[in-house]
Amino acid sequence: MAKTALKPVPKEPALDRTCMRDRIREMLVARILDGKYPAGTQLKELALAREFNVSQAPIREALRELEGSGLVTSERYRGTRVRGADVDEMRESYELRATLEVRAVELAIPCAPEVIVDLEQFHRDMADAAARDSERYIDAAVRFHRRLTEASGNRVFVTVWDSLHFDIRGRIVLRRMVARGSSLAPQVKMHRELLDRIRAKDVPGAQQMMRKVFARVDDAFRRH
Amino acid sequence: MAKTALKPVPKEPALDRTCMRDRIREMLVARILDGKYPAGTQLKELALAREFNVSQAPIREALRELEGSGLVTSERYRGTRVRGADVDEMRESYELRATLEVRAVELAIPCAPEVIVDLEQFHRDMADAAARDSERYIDAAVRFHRRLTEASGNRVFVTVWDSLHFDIRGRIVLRRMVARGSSLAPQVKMHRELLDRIRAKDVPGAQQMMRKVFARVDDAFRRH
DNA sequence: CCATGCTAGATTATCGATAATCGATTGCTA
DNA sequence: TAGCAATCGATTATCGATAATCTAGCATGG
Repeated sequence: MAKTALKPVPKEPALDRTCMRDRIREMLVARILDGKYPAGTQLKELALAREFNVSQAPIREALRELEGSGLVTSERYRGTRVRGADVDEMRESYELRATLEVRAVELAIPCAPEVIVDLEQFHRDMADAAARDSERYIDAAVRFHRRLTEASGNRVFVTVWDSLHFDIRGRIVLRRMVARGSSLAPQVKMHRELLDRIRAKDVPGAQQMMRKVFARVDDAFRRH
Repeated sequence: MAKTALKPVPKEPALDRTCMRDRIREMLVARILDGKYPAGTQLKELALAREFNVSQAPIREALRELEGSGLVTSERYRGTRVRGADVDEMRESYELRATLEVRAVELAIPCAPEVIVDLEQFHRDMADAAARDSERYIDAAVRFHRRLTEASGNRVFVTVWDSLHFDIRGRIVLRRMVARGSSLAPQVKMHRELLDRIRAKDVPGAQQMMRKVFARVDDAFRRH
């Protein structure tokens, strides 16, 4: 309730190059991301306005942007709520992601060595965190896959990838897998093989391994 | 300049179930779509507000929604402009679309007969319009591909497909092809074969044909 | 007891006005 | 005349207040 929030530009009217609406939007995204606003939470405009020491207008605009990008939904005179993905939509999102990344890995294979270096680093992070810290694991995994998508050289791939908020969804999937007692070790191993085949420039092999990775994720969904 | 626009809710304050912001957004989308606002057009808030007989606020919110969905961009204190896709981004969008639809056709093949019926209808429209009315051709082609994407059963596919605004981009590509003197007849023929293979439930054949369709589109881009 | 209508409180939608910022122009100086 | 700063008009960003609408709870009548 207190002003944990962004400062209301107390003195310096210049120097801060971002407008309220942008800062508020990022604040809201962050809170949705870290679970502070779970799915279904109503985002009340005046309450947020009071908290951030701004008027209703920039709050509304931030919400409209989030609505456009699909993170929240709003209904006339009934407010704006954090959009929760049901299991079906989650599976469908991952179906799309799998399709996208199978193609991305093909485009990325003739890639520069620094991509491999990055992927190696992220894979080390994954392996390191797998047994001990599942939140750190998912961070590394998200970075791995996003980097690979970037390496495709197709910016629209990346935009779409980002717009589906796998950074958020990933956590949900992961918790589901962990809760079911699934070990992350097989995932680490599969990513190792994926990376080896990328380095060997083995396109069909890498694509097949990518499919295997996502098949395992889909298993986590199928088992309710 | 005059009020060709939506009525400002003259009397009946009830009965219209959509808010200003939604009507304004749809109005703006329509104008972008039909070329009334070409890429780069600055959308001035007060001017639009005057035209629509509303205040600045609902205009801004409509713009923020469009920004979230990527149709316009805005820069602090410099206004909002219609986003124009450069050729590179266009190619990348179609790369994504091809990837998506190659997968969609695979998912759609065990589809209900009514899907085939729809596709047949749209293909007839394409064939009918190909030689005479390229705008009608593109309408039919867009419907054909969107219907096929729907038939995949994956709603996220459709959402992403829609979000990339191929209904708009398609027109641009088409004009490019027509301007280069390309006949649409080969496209019609390829779609005919695609449809035949879908009906024959020949997944690899249909996928291959889909790739051919998009390869031809990419040609139109490659030739500047 | 149930259905219907009404009121109060909460919340969103819109307004009109003001502040902040930008781009171009003008006028001054050397 | 080139450079530069002050200024002006246009435009966006934000504000505070008001109108419209929703929900829940209560009252009323059958």
